[in-house]
Amino acid sequence: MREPTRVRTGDEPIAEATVARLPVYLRGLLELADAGVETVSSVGLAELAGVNAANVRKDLSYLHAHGTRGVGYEVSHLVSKISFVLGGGRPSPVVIVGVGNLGRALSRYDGFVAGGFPIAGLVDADPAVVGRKVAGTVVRPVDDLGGLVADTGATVGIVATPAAAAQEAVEHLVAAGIRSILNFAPSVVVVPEHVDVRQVDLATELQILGYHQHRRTTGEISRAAG
Amino acid sequence: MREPTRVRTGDEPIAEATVARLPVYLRGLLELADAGVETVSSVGLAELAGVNAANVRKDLSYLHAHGTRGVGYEVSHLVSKISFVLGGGRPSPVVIVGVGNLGRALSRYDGFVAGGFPIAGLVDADPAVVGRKVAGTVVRPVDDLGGLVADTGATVGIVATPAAAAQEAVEHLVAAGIRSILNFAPSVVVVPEHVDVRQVDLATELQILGYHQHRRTTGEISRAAG
DNA sequence: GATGTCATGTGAACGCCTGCACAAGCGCGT
DNA sequence: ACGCGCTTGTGCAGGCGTTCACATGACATC
Repeated sequence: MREPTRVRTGDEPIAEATVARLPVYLRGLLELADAGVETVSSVGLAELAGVNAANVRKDLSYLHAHGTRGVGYEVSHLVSKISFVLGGGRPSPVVIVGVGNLGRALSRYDGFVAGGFPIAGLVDADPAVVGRKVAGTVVRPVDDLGGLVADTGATVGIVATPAAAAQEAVEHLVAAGIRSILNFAPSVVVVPEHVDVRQVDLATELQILGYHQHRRTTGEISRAAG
Repeated sequence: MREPTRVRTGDEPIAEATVARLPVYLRGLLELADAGVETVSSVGLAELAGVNAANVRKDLSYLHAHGTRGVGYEVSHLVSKISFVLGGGRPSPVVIVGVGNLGRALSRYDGFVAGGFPIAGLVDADPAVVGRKVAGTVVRPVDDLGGLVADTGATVGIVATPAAAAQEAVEHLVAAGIRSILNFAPSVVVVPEHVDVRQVDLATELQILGYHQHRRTTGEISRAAG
């Protein structure tokens, strides 16, 4: 029951689980390309990405990234297909809100530019920080966000503030026109429908690890007792 | 119709999706407790966590954290139940491998201690960094990992090295007896069966955001054209 | 040109997760 | 003592994701 007039651009939505694997494939493929490898099988790519080979094939079929039976997939072809799906090939400038420990570390992270996410600017609410230079960029006040986004064409916002300030930071980003947000603050933020937020939460990850660890050790105890 | 010889310790495995939500519930519950709130309904907790209320109830039923019909759940009871499931109540000391930008930022992160994850030590492979003091802790060589883990009882390892060094770092951690690893390096690492690795990858997250952004904008274009 | 080998592409089954909808149960007010 | 309103606990159905297994098809060798 979709719309009858199906567009021929790669418009069909790709399963979320597949999207989450594409960057991993891309990383592996770029390594292969660097090493001069020209074709790769689904099994080879699966090993690089740490997933099942059938899964790789199904994922790639969603991209219409066809391979050659008996041979495999052409590395360069996969690279361009995946790169296109993950952002259209254009770089996506990033603004970082919050220049504390984490914000500074992120602003110095080399992988940004290499990955197509150049840093468009840094912003902080603390007047004591504004004006200081971090990683070659001058920190600007939060009020400049709108202008910053307009000038640089930034499309992604990173929230690296304390939890208490995260919601406000997000609202500033949204007001400035940002619709893709990566939130490092340990805080659930609410956003309008058209805005996409991904949560990266250190404490949560550690606690999930803690659950498994706890389960392993109590399992061992009850095994020894039983 | 349960199995006849079920142990009375909370030994039944909890669904992975549920485990991933528990830390979020816990955060909200601690806020409520701080505010002096004593009971909370599934609807209230659902709003705090940004999930569906029925989902909350089902999650809590897995923990045997029963509420009172017509009233809700007792906040302090939920806090202790969830805390126990996520690590047994004991703190889990953390060792950090790799004291670059990210490693330094992590070692200064306050949330560690507060969340029950005190920093047991810092380790780096670079002799130029070893011996320097970071966030009040002296950086030690990788060879000290075994002793460090034995002395401090560390149970969690954090890999904050460049991608190329991640696999080696993980192997050192495993050799030192660590079985829970959080990997910040953009690299797929292989580990023995009994070791648990969680991946936190900035570039991947940004690329996933990029996909949705790209989809939104091309969707708009095709809508305008069609 | 035939044949064997190899890897893709996909149908189908299974399990996990989510959310609805409703019965069961508790407490309070009268 | 009784009924009303509120909230929990859960059966069920739908959807998503993963994996197996196999048919399909390409390439190379003889």
